[in-house]
Amino acid sequence: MLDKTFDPKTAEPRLYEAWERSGGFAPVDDPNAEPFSIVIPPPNVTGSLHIGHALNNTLQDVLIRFERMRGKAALWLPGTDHAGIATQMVVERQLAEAGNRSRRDMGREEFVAKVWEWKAKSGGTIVNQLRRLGASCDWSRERFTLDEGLSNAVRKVFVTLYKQKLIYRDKRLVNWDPHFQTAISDLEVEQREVDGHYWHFAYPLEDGSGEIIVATTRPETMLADTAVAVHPKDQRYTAVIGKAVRLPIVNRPIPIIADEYPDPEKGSGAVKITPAHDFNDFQVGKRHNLPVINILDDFARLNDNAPPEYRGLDRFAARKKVIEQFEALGLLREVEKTRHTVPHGDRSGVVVEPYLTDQWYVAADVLAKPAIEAVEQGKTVFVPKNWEKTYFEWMRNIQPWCVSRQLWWGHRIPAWYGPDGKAFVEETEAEAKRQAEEHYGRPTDLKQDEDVLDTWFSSGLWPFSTLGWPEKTDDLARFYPTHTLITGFDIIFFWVARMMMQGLHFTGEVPFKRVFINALVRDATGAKMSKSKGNVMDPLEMVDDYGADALRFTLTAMSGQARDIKLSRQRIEGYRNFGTKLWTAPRSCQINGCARAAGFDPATVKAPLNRWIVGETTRTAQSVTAALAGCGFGDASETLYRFIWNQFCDWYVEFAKPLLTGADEAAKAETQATTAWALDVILKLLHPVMPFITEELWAQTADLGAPRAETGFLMTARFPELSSDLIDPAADAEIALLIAAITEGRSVRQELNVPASAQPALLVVETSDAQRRVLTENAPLVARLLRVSEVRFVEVAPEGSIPFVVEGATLALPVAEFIDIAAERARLTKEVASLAGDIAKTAGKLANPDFVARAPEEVVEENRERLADAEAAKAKLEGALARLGAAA
RNA sequence: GGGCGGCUAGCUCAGCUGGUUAGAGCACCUCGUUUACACCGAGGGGGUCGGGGGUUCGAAUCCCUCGCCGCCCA
Repeated sequence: MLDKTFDPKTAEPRLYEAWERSGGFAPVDDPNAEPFSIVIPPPNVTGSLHIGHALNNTLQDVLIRFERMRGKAALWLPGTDHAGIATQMVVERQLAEAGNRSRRDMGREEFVAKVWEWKAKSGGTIVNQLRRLGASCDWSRERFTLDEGLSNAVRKVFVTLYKQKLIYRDKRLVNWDPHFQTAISDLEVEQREVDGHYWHFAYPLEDGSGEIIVATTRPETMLADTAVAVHPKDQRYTAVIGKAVRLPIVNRPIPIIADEYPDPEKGSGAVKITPAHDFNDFQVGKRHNLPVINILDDFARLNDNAPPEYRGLDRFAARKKVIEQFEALGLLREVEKTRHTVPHGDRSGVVVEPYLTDQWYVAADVLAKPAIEAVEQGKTVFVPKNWEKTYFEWMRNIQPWCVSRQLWWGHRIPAWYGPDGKAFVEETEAEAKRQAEEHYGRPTDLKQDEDVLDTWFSSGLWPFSTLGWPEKTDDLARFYPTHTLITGFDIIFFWVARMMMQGLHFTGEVPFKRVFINALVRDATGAKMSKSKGNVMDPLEMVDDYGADALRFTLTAMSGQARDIKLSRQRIEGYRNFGTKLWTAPRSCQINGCARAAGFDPATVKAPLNRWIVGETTRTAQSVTAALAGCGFGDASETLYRFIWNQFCDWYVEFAKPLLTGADEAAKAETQATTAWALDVILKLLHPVMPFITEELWAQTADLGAPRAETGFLMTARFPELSSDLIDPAADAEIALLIAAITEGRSVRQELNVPASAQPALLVVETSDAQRRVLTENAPLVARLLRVSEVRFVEVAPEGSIPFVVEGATLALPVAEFIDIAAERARLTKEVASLAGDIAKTAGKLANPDFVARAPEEVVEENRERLADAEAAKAKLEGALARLGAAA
């Protein structure tokens, strides 16, 4: 006999280990099996599993388990991302805490060695946490973005793009993070709205004829101004265009230029132009050939281009000093409060500077074109589809992608420079040297580029680099393009778009046929989970408390498309209870001798009850299959929940008891076999979502009756495929009548406070012949579930019996001695009122000639039937009400 | 400023290719230890589907508009 409850704590690790050891996570070898592949969104190697990972990976696992059970060669390829900035940050912090020398003191080689050391020790954390969730990844194929194969792919891609002139070096303004002293891409910049000020400064005209007012939120940049711009049509300034102002503090004359950029409606209409420290001003400067004066260093301190008293000052200290000086000079005209957006580094959190440096860029606009077309043509589809709009929007306005980072942890850029600065971009240093020798005519020392690549550069290759590209491997041929990518919308730009661009460019094929965008997990109040808010829910704690299956079911059930998921413990607890419900059902079946019968065929069962459950099981299997095939995770889990709890447990198992304990041996045997069959189907259907508990039940019921055709793990058993021929509408109708009669009867009993221990007869007053037959044949079942002594057919309901109407049949309970007339009157009055409301509504519809004329015939007919039924029922209950009045 | 999503029972959500009496879980109230399950069973109360307008025989569902709330991009 099964234990009373399932114990996830002991069973989950045991089952996972057994699965992993069996090799069942790897795709089957069968060359005829259709390949189905998913690559994991590689979590940062520094990461630990948060609830978002739990959701994302649960859905991937549900899908991969489903397709594996459908007989496909299912590959879920796992791995981690080296996460340049994040990892460097973590290790630097740890070194500092341990009192080590700083990264700079240590030097590049030693520091990078330390990071690898850290990775070897702590880098496996998240991967092991995925195991606790039940993730059936093929760990034998696990990859890391910095491992050798992937690094080869990165170099190959970089060199190829360079030679195709799609990667180039350029000097322009980048987003500079002064905390990490590196460039970052546009996407890594977070625009934050903050309170600030507009400082209105007066710049005196060079000829002494007056002044011009400019306003800025960043006073310190005035030290690098090289012009003042006004709109050419702004009549206030027509006269001064071409003149100069003398820049205060710096004491340098700068021109007043005419440009479309200033908005005459805003402020004074005149704008200071600082090409080196503002993206818009940089463009203006280009148009007018203005000098570009950079006054900052890598740490955003003022450099030697600033007046001597400013040199070495932090940018914010310099701001303060500039304002003070303007005030002292009498040139500060106004200080206006404002709210404006300020760019911050998403990792460092510090204000990012537009900063003029040499960086490597990818011509993303060229790569984007085929990536846009592929989605337009449906080669890759987004689910839900509306995310395509987001994708298109960004891709159609894509900017050059800055891919170099001034970090040490990452793929070092394969560019080597000669003494004259000429770059040799090759896959190996040896090849670069060879090229250099050819170029210079003699062996020449080269110096490799110090920078590394943006982490997303290598992640963008993930779907094919992990499969062995650029080698022509079997895996690549078999599993690329991958089938489905499951990820969050927050990385559509960072990752999905880049994979599309690089995948198409280097393999000629889309990297995945379908992208499922999963929701964002929030706390129970809808706030984004964050450490600082202290509202993070640790998935591992949930696994500890409720088991992985409960968490998985919760996440699956709540993964409605494009929605936030507000997660609460209560919900997880509810699904833990569902697991227990499932666990205990086979105990009931065992008690009653249910066991698999050799050669059982669900098509041949005779008893309506069994025909009904076979049909319902079939419907469920079909609907779950369709849902999962289309990433309808929520639908699939809801269907399973309802079927298992509300049909199988609530009705079938209860209905089966009289048959299982009755005298009809044939019916008994059939029911025992059907129950066992249905249970096995249920375990299979539920397995992708709740793998642990179903696998354990599968094992524990293995020797119940005839051996299963399938040996081994449930994980690799075949997902049910059941034909609609198994659905029998006649059986459905019979069971529906029984359910309705019992439900109504119970309702009557409880509303009238008939004691649970009382066992009156159920009187059948008026029925069709078919209904009469069903009620006769199932009398023991009705008696048991409605707690009545017998089912008796009578001509008229006796005085004081309580009538109720079910599907046109009139039934009654002779419980006069228990009831309170007032309660019964109230019940009948309520019923009659409800029917009257329905009648009024339906009759109204039918009285409308337009409705009868225009609505489809079946809808009209349905309404006619409803009206007739309701009127009949109402008449019967009104009769009862009248008799009650007479009796009282 | 542009775009997307949401607003349905006290809470969290489903329903939204228009057509039974708008559903579920949790919470709440009542009853119940009947041979799987109290992590349970049975019954019940609770919603003018954000406001307004329109299309239609018929709107939670389609269209317009307004109002909040959230997110993304500039």
